[in-house]
Amino acid sequence: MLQSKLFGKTRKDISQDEKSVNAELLTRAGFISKQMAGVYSYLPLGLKTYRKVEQIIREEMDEIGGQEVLLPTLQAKSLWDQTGRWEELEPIMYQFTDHHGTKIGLGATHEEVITDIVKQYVNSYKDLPIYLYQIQNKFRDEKRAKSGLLRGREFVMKDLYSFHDSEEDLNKYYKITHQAYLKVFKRLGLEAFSVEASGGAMSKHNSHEFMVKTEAGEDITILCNSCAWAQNKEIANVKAGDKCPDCGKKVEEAKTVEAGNIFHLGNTYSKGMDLKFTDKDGKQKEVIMGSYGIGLGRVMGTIVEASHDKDGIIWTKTTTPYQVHLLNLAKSDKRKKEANKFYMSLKEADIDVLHDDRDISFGKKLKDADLIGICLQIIISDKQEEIEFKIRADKTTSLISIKNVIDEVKKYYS
RNA sequence: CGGGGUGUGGCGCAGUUGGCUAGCGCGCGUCGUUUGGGACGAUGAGGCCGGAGGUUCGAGUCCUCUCACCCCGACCA
Repeated sequence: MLQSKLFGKTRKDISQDEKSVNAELLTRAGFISKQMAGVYSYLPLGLKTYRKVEQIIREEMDEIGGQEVLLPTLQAKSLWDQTGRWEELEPIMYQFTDHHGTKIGLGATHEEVITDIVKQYVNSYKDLPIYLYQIQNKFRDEKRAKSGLLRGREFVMKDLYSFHDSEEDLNKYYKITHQAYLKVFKRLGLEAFSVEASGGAMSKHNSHEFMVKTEAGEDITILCNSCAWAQNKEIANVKAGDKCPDCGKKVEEAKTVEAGNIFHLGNTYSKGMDLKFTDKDGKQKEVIMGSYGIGLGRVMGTIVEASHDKDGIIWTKTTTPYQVHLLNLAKSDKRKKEANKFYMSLKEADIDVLHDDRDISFGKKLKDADLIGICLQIIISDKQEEIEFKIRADKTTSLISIKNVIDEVKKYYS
């Protein structure tokens, strides 16, 4: 991609109203644009990163047997009345009446819709288990949208729902998703850990949240640094300085962002919506459910919160919008031609590269590159025959010959 | 939803006790000189001051209402 053609510009300034680090950097770097409080557009650069996050999550969901679906956003009140949640979610759900006089809500979550569908296809224990997921917008009329991408009113979420013939089977799958979630966050380059949590309004059963430590976090986690024990402060019986229930060492408090969660739903929804199956013994039983969510925008925002410096964003290897940011400083026609040829050869080698071919000062190119945060910066100039191979994270630079670049890039990302 | 704050060219801001033609920086156009950490000079375009109403000879400045955004808190599948 030629940067001269890239839609969106970097900015030096942003309103002092914007206090959130992720919103400031992502806006200044041209990844997102705010439409209204808690509602953002993704610009070309932002969508590149978003797609990478999405693909990692999709692959891991497929890996544990998930099948992707796409559920509607418009949902009738009558559906929600089956579980009584139309009233329960009224404070947070966008609800309105259409021209036919039908009461409609924008999907704040999709348990009712998915359960209604599954009901149409499940009769026997032979039809179970079922794992369905989608990656789709959710709408929540948050009392206070804040922290940029961390708490929006319209946001994309991956939600997986599992349907089982027994608690035991759910427990088994719950553990599998738990592992899959850890893998997702690891692949994204986030240091996430799971904590025990209350199910909140979603579920009265146990659940886990996947937390990332950052000052921008809204949650407080009590955790043990000696072992893996951690609980959300909301449900913790111990406080900072107390002994860890598992290993006896002192526990501490940390601010965290909840990047994902998994819930035991049990029979809450199957009971309300009469989702039953015939078991081996010929008896009708309620389907046992679980649900598992990850907020994609929140993940992007969290990466920025967890990985940036005074100059800008530092993307992780798997979420960098482009693999290489080629900074073309050549002035002589000969060198310019070489730079273009070099750009083409990178593309031919299947390396995703953003080529800063703009006719602007070098200082601005470097500032922009640091702000945008692509993992590798490759600088080509008249100064020397070699190119500079620069790692954004620590700004270490090495001179290497052009013919070795492709190998070095592939090595870096392998 | 309670408390606090802010709305002025594309972006960031200034504008005193109301006063004349609404300023500055960035960005943008043109010309020239530049080119290794957001270059410089010249020149030019662009705003009716969030919106509505009111007070006044006169309102960006005062009053009322309203919309929006940000921060703290409460809330948070």
